Amino acid sequence: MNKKELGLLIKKRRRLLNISQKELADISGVALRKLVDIENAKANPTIDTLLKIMDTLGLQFDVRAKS
Amino acid sequence: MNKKELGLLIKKRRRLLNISQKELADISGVALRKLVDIENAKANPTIDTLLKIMDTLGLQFDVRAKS
DNA sequence: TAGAAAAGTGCACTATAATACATAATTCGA
DNA sequence: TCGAATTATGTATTATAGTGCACTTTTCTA
Repeated sequence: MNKKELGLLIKKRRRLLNISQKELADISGVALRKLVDIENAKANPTIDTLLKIMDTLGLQFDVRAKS
Repeated sequence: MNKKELGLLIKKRRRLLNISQKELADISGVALRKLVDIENAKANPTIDTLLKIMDTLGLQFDVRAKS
């Protein structure tokens, strides 16, 4: 999972839930400007920012040994 | 998976591989000061910084729907 | 197909992540 | 137990993440 995949996954999930970038930004507490950049893999977000977005989308991440 | 769990997991994995914080910092390209704070959940690292550390430790993360 | 909603960009400003270095505290083997 | 390696902390500086606002571009749908 890299930044590009992560951005696409967030976008896909958001669309699945049928909410706009503006709505997700407002609900999660992340600036719209930043959310757009994250979805398009043009940002290097902190884990806090990512967790805000992922929590709102009902997503979680976990870590494991590379296969 | 939150920041605290992530820090502990990184520390555990590092010790499993039998390398010091200094070694991991040098190899991964992340400052020792930052690595220490991440392991102790006292930092809010960017995804790039996390990926450097995790790559070096042979770890990857993935995202999925919360259960 | 015109207009509105949504998505994306540029820019300036503020907050803070990342770094380096010095030093203190802790751990642990000989 | 003591000395060295390891881990942790304080602080100043630099780089950049996060934000807000104005604006443009793209995407729908009535």
